[in-house]
Amino acid sequence: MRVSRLMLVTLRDVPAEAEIISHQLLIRGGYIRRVTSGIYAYLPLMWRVLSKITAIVQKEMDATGSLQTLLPQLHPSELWHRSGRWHGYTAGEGIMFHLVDRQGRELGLGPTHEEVITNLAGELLNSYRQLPISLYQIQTKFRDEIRPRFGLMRSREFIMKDAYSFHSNEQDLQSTYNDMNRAYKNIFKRCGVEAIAVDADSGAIGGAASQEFMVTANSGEDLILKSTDGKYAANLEKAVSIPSKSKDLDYEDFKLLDTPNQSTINLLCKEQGIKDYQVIKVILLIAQLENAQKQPLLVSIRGDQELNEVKLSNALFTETGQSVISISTIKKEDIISEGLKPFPFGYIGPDLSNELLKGANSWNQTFLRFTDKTAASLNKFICGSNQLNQHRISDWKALGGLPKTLEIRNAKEGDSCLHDPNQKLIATRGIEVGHIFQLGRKYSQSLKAFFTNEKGIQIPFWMGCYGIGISRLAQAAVEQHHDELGICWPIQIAPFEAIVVIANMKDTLQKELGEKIYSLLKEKGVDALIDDREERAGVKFKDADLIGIPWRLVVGRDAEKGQVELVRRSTKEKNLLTPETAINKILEEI
RNA sequence: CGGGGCGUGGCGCAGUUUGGUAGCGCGGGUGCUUUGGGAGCACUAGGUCGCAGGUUCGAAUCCUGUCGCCCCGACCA
Repeated sequence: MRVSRLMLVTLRDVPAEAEIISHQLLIRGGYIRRVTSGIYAYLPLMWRVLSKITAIVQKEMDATGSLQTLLPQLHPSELWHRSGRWHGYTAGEGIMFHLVDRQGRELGLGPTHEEVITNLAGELLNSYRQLPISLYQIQTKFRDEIRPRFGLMRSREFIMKDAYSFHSNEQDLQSTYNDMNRAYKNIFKRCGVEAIAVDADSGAIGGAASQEFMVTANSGEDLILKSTDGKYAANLEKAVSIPSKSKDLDYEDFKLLDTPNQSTINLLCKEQGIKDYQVIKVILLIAQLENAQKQPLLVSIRGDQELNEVKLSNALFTETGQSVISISTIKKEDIISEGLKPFPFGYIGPDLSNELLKGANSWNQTFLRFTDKTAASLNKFICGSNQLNQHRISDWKALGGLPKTLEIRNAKEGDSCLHDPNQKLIATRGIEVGHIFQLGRKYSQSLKAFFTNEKGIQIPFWMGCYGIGISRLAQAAVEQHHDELGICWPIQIAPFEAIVVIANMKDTLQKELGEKIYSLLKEKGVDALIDDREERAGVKFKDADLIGIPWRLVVGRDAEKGQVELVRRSTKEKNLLTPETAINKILEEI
């Protein structure tokens, strides 16, 4: 391909819309253009990158025996009603774009394809003899993200590889899950990105295994905790640890303490000369449940710990059998709008009376009470007295016993690991580029996708699902591979492997030699680009660096001595070589 | 949705406080010079100042409404 014919439009200034480096470089390098919020055009260079990633993904998926398909993007609402997800995905902050067609039929634009594929499997797979089956597709997905951002990192229209597997039993599902795990590791390695697998939350479905693949990058939206020995890594949502030690309070007696203006843990500890891990912090939240109930929650946790809302929400599902639509902390305004008397915020204890909820406009009138293990294991502690300006020294017995005890705190950096207490957790940030999941039978049950097993009984499939964000992965690669001059694509996914730069187009010798080298490279199967523009050399160098082609062959002033300059983009290493040697060097390296 | 910010030639911005009829840099076009790290000079094209009302002799600037975009939080590949 010739740069003069490539519709290459590079930008010198950083576009105002882009915040993170990968987003900036992709726009500046002429890879993408924003069409509207969260929706991007993939320009020709980008399409080549995406195609290369796609090819790698296809090879690895095919190798696992998965079959490529292409499913519709418009889904009938009926299927989503059957799985019970229509409401959750369209109402309120639901992420599914949906519409009504001219016949009045309701349709949704697919954010994911469990419904469609499970329904198909139910129609096509009737016997255990046909199983296992794994299907995948690479296609545009639509999600009306609450807040699209960072270019392709979180867009409303994006390219995703999604795969679904169907099994006659759980062991078989686990075996395919493990195959996928391996395939994913191969995929990221072959794409030249460093990705780590972390334990992830498996949501309200409960129980099933789930792993996320994270490209490590400071701009990542996810916080990952990993052990120093590399044996454990998990998303913050899921991460577990041994909490730091506490120490019992020295005070002898249970008593009330006057603590005016000590409504925060910090102030209280400072004034009372105690440590935050000797205090019980009480957090009030309101949970919106699937059945439209609004359930007040009272959570007790040790003062130095943070509540993990994902863990809480899972606990709530187990407790109520209802999936949780949202959880938010209770604020003074909420109390007022519920028509309740003021709560003693800053001085609330685990035994706060349900009386306070009496007459609430829309809330349930009893608190669901949970205690984190860290709080439950304190023998003597300070907590709020449920009256303003007073705390008290107490134990659980004095409070009328322990509420339900669970693990609902965030693990944090510096905590000891469960698998080896000598190992500490360290925090890094990551971009989630892949997620594999043992779904179990949730969808096959709700959509009545059954097969007949060896015993002649109709049972629902065991299912797994496996996603990779193709367009996100492309940008994540840039986030991981760039320098001050521009992108440094891993060669496996670079839009071109080599670029021939003719320094001076008016010099016939250079021009002819450049063209010759370009032809030779193509003959040898190298994905080559030639910069044949009537531009000054400096401009061409800047552009080549910006768009990040791994190898650059400069045909310039040394052409008359029969030499060209070979530059490796990633290291800026330069060598003057004969054209033949330079071409051979490139062939060796790719 | 809550909080913050911004809409002015293709891109990045100034001008808005204090109303007087639009400017800078980059980019585009033409010509000459230059030619290995985003060249120089000259000429040139390109804007109903997001949109709609209003105030005023006069609005990019003041008022009202509306649309769009970006950042922080809840969501996820």
